[in-house]
Amino acid sequence: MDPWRPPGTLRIATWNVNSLRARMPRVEEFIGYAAPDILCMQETKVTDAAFPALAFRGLGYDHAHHGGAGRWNGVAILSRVGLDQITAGFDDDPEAESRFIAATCAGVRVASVYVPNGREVGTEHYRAKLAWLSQLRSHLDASADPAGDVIVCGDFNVAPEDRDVYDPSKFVGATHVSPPEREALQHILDWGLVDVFRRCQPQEKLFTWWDYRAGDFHNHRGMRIDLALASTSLAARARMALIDRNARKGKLPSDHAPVIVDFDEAP
DNA sequence: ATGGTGGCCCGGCCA
Repeated sequence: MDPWRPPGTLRIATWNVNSLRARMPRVEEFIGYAAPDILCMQETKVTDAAFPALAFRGLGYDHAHHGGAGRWNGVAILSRVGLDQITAGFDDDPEAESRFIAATCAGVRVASVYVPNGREVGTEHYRAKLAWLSQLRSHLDASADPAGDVIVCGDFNVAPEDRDVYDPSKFVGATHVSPPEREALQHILDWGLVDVFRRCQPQEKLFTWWDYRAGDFHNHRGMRIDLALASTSLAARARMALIDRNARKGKLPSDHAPVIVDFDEAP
């Protein structure tokens, strides 16, 4: 028995894979050693037709995928503990650039989200990012119950606090850390969600994303922008959370590392 | 230092 994974564990992971086509060997490798029950992925960059459903089925996973045009974005949920009631996109904006998908797995309402990159503070893209975060909160209000087991996983493109960036002085006036972005994230948390990684790991400078350029990974210049936000009932059952930094190393890595959270199954 | 790398897919765009 894996001592890190006793019976009664529900393991949920989230990973911005930055192209499923380019990353499939690393994703299969990750599933092999991490064995998540549920894996949320972002930036699949494939159409629904090109989604490698058979390969995942062979590994024991059902899937829900929102791929849109395929070239950009794309979000997915893999599950080996059931997958029902799939909703793709927001009701008032079903396309929304293929950035939201939700399904119910093992009694947990699971969402995989890819928040738009704001590029620079004050730009049209920045305003679209804030608007999207507001839409996410409205969608939760309309579609889910914070008293139930809910988890919203994905690439939020927001570092919640200064301890989530390698050097706060380098981020003054920058996107990912601006007060309006952090307030928009807080408004989502206020719906009734807890940053589960932070519930388990208080240390500073634990990152999930590092720029490919300038040796940022090896120089520890990163940010924690990939989050797992769980409702209070689910967060109370969190046993362990980690960032799989090894997945950022080696051959053809994504620029993001997976986040893994283990929960005690519902009683 | 406005660079650097890597994904899309072949000329820039996006991160």
